Amino acid sequence: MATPGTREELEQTTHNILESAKSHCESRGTRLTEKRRQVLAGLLDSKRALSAYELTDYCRDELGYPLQAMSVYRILEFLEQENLVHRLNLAKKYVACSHIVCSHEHELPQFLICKGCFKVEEITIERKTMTSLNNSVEAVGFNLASHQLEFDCLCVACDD
Amino acid sequence: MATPGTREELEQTTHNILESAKSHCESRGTRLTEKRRQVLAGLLDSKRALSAYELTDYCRDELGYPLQAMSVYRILEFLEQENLVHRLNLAKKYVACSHIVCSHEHELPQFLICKGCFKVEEITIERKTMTSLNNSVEAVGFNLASHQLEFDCLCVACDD
DNA sequence: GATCAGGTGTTACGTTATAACATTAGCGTG
DNA sequence: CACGCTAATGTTATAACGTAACACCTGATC
Repeated sequence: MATPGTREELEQTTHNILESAKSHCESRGTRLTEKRRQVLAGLLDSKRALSAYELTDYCRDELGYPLQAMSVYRILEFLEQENLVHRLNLAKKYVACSHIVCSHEHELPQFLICKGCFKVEEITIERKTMTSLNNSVEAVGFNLASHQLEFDCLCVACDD
Repeated sequence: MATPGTREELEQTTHNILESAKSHCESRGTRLTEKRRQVLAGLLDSKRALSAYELTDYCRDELGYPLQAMSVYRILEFLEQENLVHRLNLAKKYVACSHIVCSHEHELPQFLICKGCFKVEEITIERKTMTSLNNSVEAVGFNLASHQLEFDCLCVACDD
């Protein structure tokens, strides 16, 4: 057996996250079927955002059976409803929630999406920054449709 | 002749904006051809964001001649280079810059896009808000790829 | 009027996403 | 177990957004 890492690292293995996801669904009366589990595993393993079609490729190449785009979209929709996956509108890709193992007791996340490699960071911006932004938006008669903002970024590795 | 409005309203007529756009191009050694002018006019008249394909419909229905999607995309690309049009990635639509008549001497705009009717407001958020956001982003090793942020919103009319 | 660049036309294709309907799997009830 | 219901998945077609590649035309310059 490989040398175990810190307690935190252990808890973040794909297997453990999938177990958390499974009990999360059971507690809500929904089912994390095998295919749903595999799509989620694909996102967890890739460690970056993937498009629905990239996930069909993943199933074909890594799991050895085909899962058509239509099915992937439906599964992603389910996983999003369960808060296990986030849809990134700017990148048109999907990413596993980084808080599956810890019961989703969090502030609303903001997403930093690297345009180069589609690595995604979830950050929480300061409350007063969010308030200030909200004020600017409401001042012109608009309301933010979502507080899960997305920002096009470049990570250090991709930023020449 | 219709009753003139305030000086500000007069200056914002589509015709005047198009004249400003034309001299803007001339001063840069580029040409605001008739088709480019008409695409820009379509965006100005609609007063909301339009997709490239909606602009081909506009040309067919309002101007009485076809302009294929490929041409529209090329024209939009040109207009964006000239800072006459902004491409909104979140909405996958395009909107006329609201500062054509005033020489583009501005802070970087942020875009509020109504998901219901695609009305767009350009706002400038406080400098310190932007700074704070930047700090949060850089703290995790990312950099904002653009400071022209886009926010999915609902305007008062569309927000039940 | 020859040449050259910029602008536009045309066709084809790639990517993202959803609609509509058929089929299968799981599960409770009589 | 058979039945019937609902959730899940399969299948096909198509819509919407976007770009590549190449042909042609037009207007300016020499």
